[in-house]
Amino acid sequence: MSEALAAAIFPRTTLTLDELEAQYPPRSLPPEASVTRFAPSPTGFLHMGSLFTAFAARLQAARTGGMFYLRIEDTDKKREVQDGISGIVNGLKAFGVTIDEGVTGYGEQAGAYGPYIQSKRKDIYEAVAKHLIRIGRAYPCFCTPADLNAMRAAQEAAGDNPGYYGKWAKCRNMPPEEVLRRIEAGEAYTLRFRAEPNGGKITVQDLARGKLEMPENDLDEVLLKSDNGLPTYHFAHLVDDHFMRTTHVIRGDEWLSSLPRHISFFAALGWKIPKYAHLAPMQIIDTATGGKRKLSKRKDPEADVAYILQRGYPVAGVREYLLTLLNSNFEDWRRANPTAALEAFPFSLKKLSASGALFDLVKLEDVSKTVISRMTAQDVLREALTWAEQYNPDFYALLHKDEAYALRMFSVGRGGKKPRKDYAKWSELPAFYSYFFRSGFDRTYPFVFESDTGSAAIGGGEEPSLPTSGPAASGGGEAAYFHSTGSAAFGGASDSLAKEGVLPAPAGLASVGGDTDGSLSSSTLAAAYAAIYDPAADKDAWFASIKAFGEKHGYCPDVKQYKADPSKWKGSVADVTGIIRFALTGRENTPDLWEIMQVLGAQEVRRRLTQ
RNA sequence: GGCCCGGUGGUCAAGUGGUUAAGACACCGCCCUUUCACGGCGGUAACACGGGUUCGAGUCCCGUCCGGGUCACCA
Repeated sequence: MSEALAAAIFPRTTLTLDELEAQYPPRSLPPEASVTRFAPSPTGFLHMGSLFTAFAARLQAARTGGMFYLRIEDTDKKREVQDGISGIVNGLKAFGVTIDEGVTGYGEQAGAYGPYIQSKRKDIYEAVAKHLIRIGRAYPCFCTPADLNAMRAAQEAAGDNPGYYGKWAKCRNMPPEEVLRRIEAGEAYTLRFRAEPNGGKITVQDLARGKLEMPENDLDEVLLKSDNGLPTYHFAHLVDDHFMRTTHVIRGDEWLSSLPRHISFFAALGWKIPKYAHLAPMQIIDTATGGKRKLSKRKDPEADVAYILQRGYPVAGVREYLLTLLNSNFEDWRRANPTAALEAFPFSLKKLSASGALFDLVKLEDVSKTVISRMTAQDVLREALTWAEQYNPDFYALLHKDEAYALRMFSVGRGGKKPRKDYAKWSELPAFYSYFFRSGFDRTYPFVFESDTGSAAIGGGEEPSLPTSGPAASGGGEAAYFHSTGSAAFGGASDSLAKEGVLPAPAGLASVGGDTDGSLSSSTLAAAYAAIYDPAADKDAWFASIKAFGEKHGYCPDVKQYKADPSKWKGSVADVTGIIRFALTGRENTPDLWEIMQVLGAQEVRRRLTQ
C-alpha cells in the first residue's frame, strides 16, 4: 500500500536516499570540526539578532576548524522580498561574517552540498518525502484551512490541545482506496508526518541551555505544502541540515518548542541528530514602558544592521560588542590579549547566555571608542573613506581631496600608550574634525553651554555655515565661551574671567561681554601670540613659550600656584591655552593643541590667530 | 489558556551547597594633567517573593509573581 501511495504521489521521483547519501557524503573534516550555518528568509533585512546568531555560528566553525555556510530559506514565496538575498549577504559581509560555502551573493553559490536555496531543492525534498511515505511515516492530508479551523474550534470546546494529532488527525487513517481516489480526482493535499509518540517526555541536550525536558512530539506536522509542494521549515531543516552535513544547529530560541518535532523527524529516518544551541532573543529597553522587550524591526531602527552601518559604528567594535554578549568572559580575555585577533578567542557555545541580552548602544559606543582609539591613522582614514563614500559624500570629498592631510589629522591624539577616545562612530567625524578645514572652521560654532539662564549660543560670524541654536549671547557680561558652571578644568577661573571679559572674543565678533577692565581682550591676546609663535618649536619649547607669554600678560604659568591664590593673577596658563585653542579651533575642547597646530601649518595658525 | 524557557546592582554578567556575592559599562568622588582625553584609586548599587531540604541555599525542591517563546500549509 505504501508503495502504491508513494508512486501515486511522486510518480516521477526516482532519486533514492542512498543516492542522496552518496551525492552528499560526510564531509572530510576533523572529528571536532563544527559545520554550522545561517539560514534566513530572504526578507532583505538583516536583523541585529540574526547577525548575532550568524556570528555565533561563524565563530563556532572558526574555532573548531570547521566551516560555515549560508542557506536561503525561501519556501514561503509570499514573504519573499525582491533581491532580499543581497541585503543579507552584504550585511554579513559588512560585519566580517565570512561565508565558506553556500549562497555567496545574488545568484552566486559555492560548495558541493547545494543547491543552497531551498526553492531549488524540490527534488531532494520529494525524494525524502517519498521514502517517508514508503516507510509509513508520512501521509497525504486533504483537510482544508476551513477544516482545520473547525477542528481547532472543536478542540477548544473539548478542552483539548490544538493541533493535528492523534484522534483529531482525520486523514491519518483514511482508507487507502479513498486516498488514491481523491489524489486522482485532483484534490489538493499536504503531506503530513505520522507521529508515533509513546506518550512520554524526552530529554534533550541544548548546548546553550543544558538539559531540557520536553513533551514528546505527537503532532502530524505538515511536511510539504499543498500549493507549491515546497517544504515547511521543519521538513527543510531535517533534509537540508542532514544532507549539508550540519553538525551544530545554532538558531533563535523561537525554535525551542518545535525541537521535539525535529528530533522525531530525525529519529524516524534513523539520521544522526545534530547538536542544537538555541539563542535567547536580543532585548531592548522599551522607552515607552521602561520594560525590556524583544528587539523589534518595526519599533527599533537600531535593530536593522543597515542603521548601525549608516551610523558608522566600526565593524570591529560591533564584533567585539556582540562577542561580549555571546561569551561574557570575552572582556576578560580581551584585557589579557588587547591586540590579539578576535578569531583567537576561545569561543564556547556552552557559555551562551540562557536569558536574553539587552542590546545596549551605550556599551557599544564604549567598546567602539576603545577599538577606534587603538586603530592606526591609516586604518581610520581607510574606514572613514569607506563610510563617507556611501553615507556622507561631502565629507568624502573633503578627505579624498588631500588624503595626506587627512592622515595627519587622524594622527592627532593617536598612538602611544594612551590614545584618545574621542568618537565611537564614523558619523561623528565630520563634526569632530570640522575645524581642520577652512570650510568647517567656524568660531561661531554653536557653543551651547549651560548656565543659570539656560543655554545660549554665540551667534554672528564670518562663516555662518553651521546653524546656531538659541539666542545669541547678549552683552550682559554673563556670556562665556566656556561652560560657566562646574568648570573645574579651568581651575574655577572661567567665571571670573568671564566677568573680566578676557574670554576669547574673536575678531569680527562684537566683544562679547565687552566691559573689559583694560586687560587685553582675548582676540588681541591671540594676535599678540601670533607675533611670537615659532612653528619650528618642539612641544616642550612651544609650551615653555606659552608659559612665558602668558606670564608676561598676567597669567600664572603654574596652575597649582594659581589655584593657591587666584587673586594674584588674571588666570593661569590653562586660560592662555584656552584662548589660543578657541582662536585656532573655535572649540573649548580639542585634542592636544600643539599637535593640531602642526597639522594646520604655520600659515593657517597665524591666519586664525590674527583673523 | 496549555506547554516550554528564563529571573544576581541601571546594563552585561561571574557563580554548579560554605565567597567579605567577582569583573565590565554607566553614574559619583578623588588623583594625575596646559586643555580635552587616557590612566590610577575609591564609592553608590543586586541574588523577584514565599515556603521547604540542609549544620549551612544565589546555588537543590515546591508554590507565587514577573518576563520571553510557542501553540500556521511563516520562517
